[in-house]
Amino acid sequence: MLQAYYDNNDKFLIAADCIIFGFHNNELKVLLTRRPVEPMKNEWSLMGGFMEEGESLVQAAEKILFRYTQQKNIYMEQVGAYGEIDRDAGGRVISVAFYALVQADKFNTSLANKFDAKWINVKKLPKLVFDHNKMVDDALKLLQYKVSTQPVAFHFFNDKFTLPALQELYETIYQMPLDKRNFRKKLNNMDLLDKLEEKDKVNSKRGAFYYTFNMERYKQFLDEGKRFSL
Amino acid sequence: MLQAYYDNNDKFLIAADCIIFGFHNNELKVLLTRRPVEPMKNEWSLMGGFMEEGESLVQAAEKILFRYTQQKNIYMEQVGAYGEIDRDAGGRVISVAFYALVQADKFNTSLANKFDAKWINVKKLPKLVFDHNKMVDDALKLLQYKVSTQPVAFHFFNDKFTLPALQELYETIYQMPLDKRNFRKKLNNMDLLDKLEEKDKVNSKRGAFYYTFNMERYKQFLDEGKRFSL
DNA sequence: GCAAAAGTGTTGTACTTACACCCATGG
DNA sequence: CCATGGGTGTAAGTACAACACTTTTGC
Repeated sequence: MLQAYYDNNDKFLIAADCIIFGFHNNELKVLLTRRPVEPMKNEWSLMGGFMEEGESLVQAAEKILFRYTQQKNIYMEQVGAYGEIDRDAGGRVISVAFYALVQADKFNTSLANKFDAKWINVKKLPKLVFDHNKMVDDALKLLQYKVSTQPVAFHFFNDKFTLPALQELYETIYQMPLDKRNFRKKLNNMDLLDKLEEKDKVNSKRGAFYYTFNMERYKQFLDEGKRFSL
Repeated sequence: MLQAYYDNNDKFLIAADCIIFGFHNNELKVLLTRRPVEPMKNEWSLMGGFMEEGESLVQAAEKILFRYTQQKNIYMEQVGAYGEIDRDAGGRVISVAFYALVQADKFNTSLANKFDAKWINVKKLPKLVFDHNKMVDDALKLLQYKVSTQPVAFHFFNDKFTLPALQELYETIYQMPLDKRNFRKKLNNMDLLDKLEEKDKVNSKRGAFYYTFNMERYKQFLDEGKRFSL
């Protein structure tokens, strides 16, 4: 009778779809692929895959992320579940979307070729299959809120970063220009960054100092009741 | 081959769980029930139910809401999907949580008796089954953000409301006291409420004026690029 | 020596906070 | 007439927005 209660109900395919964000050449990009199966074969699509018996939702998403990036411990957050009846032309599928922040420079191109994957500027997205455009929109809104209130944007960088690069990143996420002095003032007031001796001389002759995010200082900062804000 | 791609994958039970918020006696409450089936029978639980073939996620949630409240057109928002492997002791179930804002005074008690349902103060929740406590926490955080940036709190009222009641509502949602004059100043500046002639004389001898939310004015307000904030 | 990006402070404005007294009425 | 909750304004402090010039260095 116990089993009956559970088993007399309908079951569904569940997919995890990943909005993989990367920051490259001063642009916020999403990793897209050409859908490998019918229907909509060869149309632009997010990275996705079905969830299996033995895994949690989070594990299913991590599986997809690893398949397409070969990276582990990627920062990831759930966007939500998408369950309209006809959302997937191939059958009844409930998708749970996750966004992930990856270091686009760590990304290797042979992998990209294998999966027919491309980094595409968020502002210039093509029409994607099913409701994937809505997923990206929702993910971007969530990301905007998140980076403004928590220090997660640093996951886009390989530990160190320059202030001009950080500002460019925030500008592309917010899709608006920011005032250089005001931006730096806020960072200065929070006092969460460590300035390195080293400079990045790629983007300018003068060179910009590298910084790192100080996690211990951030924990104290939270304990003191302060709030991250950018 | 097309069908094979879809059908060779695992399928799952999907449940919709509803965090039904209501405002009653100046307290923010959640409608809870005694779980009617094993396992965990008779433990406190959110209102939930399985999703069926012919319905969308939203429709599944609306079905649950209607079953327990007999109301339609309830304001509802998705909180997220919960997919840990052992989250439900009765079997593998993926739950999608929704919160809903209902007018607790419209609620009839015979219905409550039928389903063994009770309104319980959010600050005094008992231990709920599975991960339902986490769902309520997540829903409450979302609700706090939502009512601070969008005029959704008005759904708790049956169209008209007094300013003292509105303030009490915000105080219980935020779980902090607010300054009466500052609260009213913000409302005044946004100019989105219409003052009625009528007074509520139940809560005081002098009586407090009723107000209604003016939706047309709010649309203009948005068109002018303004943002709701409380 | 000049082009190109990095770095640096001040001032006015808008918003947020803190705060205390009178009013209306039912009992 | 008094107890109870409803209603009102101002001043100080804080956060935000706007703004322009000097520095460094590779070419």
